[in-house]
Amino acid sequence: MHWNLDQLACLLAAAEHGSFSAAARKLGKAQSAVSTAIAHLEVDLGLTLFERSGRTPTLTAAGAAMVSEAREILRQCDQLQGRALALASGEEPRLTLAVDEALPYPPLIDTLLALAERWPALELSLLNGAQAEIPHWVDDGTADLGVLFSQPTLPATLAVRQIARLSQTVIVAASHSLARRPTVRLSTLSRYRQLVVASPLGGNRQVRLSPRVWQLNSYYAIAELVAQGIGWALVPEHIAAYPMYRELLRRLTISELPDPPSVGVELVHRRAGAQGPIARWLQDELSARLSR
Amino acid sequence: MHWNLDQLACLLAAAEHGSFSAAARKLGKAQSAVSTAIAHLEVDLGLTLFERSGRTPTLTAAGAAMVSEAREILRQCDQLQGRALALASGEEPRLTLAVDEALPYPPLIDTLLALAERWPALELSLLNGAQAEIPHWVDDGTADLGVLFSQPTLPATLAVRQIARLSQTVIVAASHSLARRPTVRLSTLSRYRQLVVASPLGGNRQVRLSPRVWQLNSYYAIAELVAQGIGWALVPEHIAAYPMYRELLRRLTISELPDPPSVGVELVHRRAGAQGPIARWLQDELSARLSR
DNA sequence: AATACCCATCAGGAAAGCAGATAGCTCAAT
DNA sequence: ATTGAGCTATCTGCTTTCCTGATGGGTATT
Repeated sequence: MHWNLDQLACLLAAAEHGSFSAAARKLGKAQSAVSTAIAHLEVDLGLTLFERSGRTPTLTAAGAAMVSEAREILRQCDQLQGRALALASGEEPRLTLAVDEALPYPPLIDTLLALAERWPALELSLLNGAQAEIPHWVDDGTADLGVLFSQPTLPATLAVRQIARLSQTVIVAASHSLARRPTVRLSTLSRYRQLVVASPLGGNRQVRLSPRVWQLNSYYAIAELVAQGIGWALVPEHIAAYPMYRELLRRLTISELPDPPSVGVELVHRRAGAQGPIARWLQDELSARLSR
Repeated sequence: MHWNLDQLACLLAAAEHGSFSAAARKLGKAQSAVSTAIAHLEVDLGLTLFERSGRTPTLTAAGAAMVSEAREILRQCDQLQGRALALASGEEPRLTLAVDEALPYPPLIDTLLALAERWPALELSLLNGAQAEIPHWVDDGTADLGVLFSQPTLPATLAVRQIARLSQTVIVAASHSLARRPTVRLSTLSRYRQLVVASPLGGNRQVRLSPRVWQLNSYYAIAELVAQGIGWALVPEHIAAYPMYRELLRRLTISELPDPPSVGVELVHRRAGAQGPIARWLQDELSARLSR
């Protein structure tokens, strides 16, 4: 393989302009350069690319086949060059996104679809985690960007930005004795076991209404146990509406709290790490789609 | 774009072998050549491809992105080289196949599928024609290979090879008075209009059993008119079985001809034109599949 | 026949690429 | 701490490639 990209470019230009001279003018070279380039290419490939009987050379069938191969190669070279330019201007070659597994999926999926379309060559890693794992991954560099539920404390190295609030609801098993009443008082509720999200890493600032509390690091685990009748919990609406549990759960209205406290959704990234254009776009997009 | 394929090859080798020295050994070059090649590539792309702090260089994230782009380009270059080799050895860059539209489709389609898989880069043209058009197209160079029903006369410049025989049947409209009898005599048949294939170009050697004859150049047109009750015809089995007509047609048995004459299927190509490997393969494949 | 345009080839000079040598670095083993 | 193996960057001189501009010969149009 002794030929090079310049020779392919000559071939393409000659095929497109119909003559070596015109190709040379287009390429800003001397005619002799194009002529010898194509002659060498023909020797290297062992093919006659142009029929030179007439006034202007005409592509042979083999030449046409080589032109389409060459065109594809040069297109890919342009692509490499473009990619290099984008990377040089700070665009991320890869990105790791950490999201809390209990976030509503549709806006995340939509965002990722838009991301794939806009930056087809980006290498993405998506980490699903529970609660305090998210800021931890971002902090230690495992992830570049994190989306999580509001945490009581976060490492000081992280920049936080609240992007949405999700309304919550109190759930209990359909089979639970509490489920029989449409409205309950706080004092009634506090007699039963409450399940709250918390993790050994971060603290917990979720509202505690009952002295009898179990802590779990996943809303799904909470919903699962609540469905089994082990207690009640305050969870985001979309968790209560999750198809797998919906039949097994009932929502409670609390007389003192007709609108239970909402939970915030936050975006975090390292203060130190420079944000590339894709990360910035992703933040805006996630923010827009999650807050709708 | 000042970089070249050698530099991309150096990048790939260095990334794969973990050091410039190892890459140089693999490429059969001096270490300094690889070192400068990659240094120039970095300048041209405006990127740092390797982190050189440690004992051996390690790819940066941007470098990894460039490696995957470069790998694709070099793969395509190999492909071009391979294609050139095949073309130089006589493989056809493009092929035009002319087939009679009345041939049974499934074996043709199967052959074309196998062709597409085996020679993905081949440019194919498929011409559907009726009767004498096929040898005409092959003769004048419009097509390279033709598949047709036996013709009485063919240009002497063509090489012919019979590859199959298709059994035929006598058809008549379901509404036709002949359709009421399971078996008819030749003398009865000759009182009705017979439709035969023929074309102004070639003559006609199809069996004429009736003095009242219409000539058409397409079996489909014949089946259509027979279905309308305009007469009877001798056609290949698969035409009689064609879904669009099947309900409208009846088959007749002729007492003197319990097995009506079959019709041959032939392959033609120019004697002069050199047959490439794909054309030869195609002939064998068509022959095998049509004669099954 | 004249003109305009094209191609291949040649010679000389510029540019790029390469091998080999060398100096400085990192890492691991002693 | 020292030594040694292995690595990279850089320099020098040489070779090869590449380019331009000129020239001769071919083809189609006027």
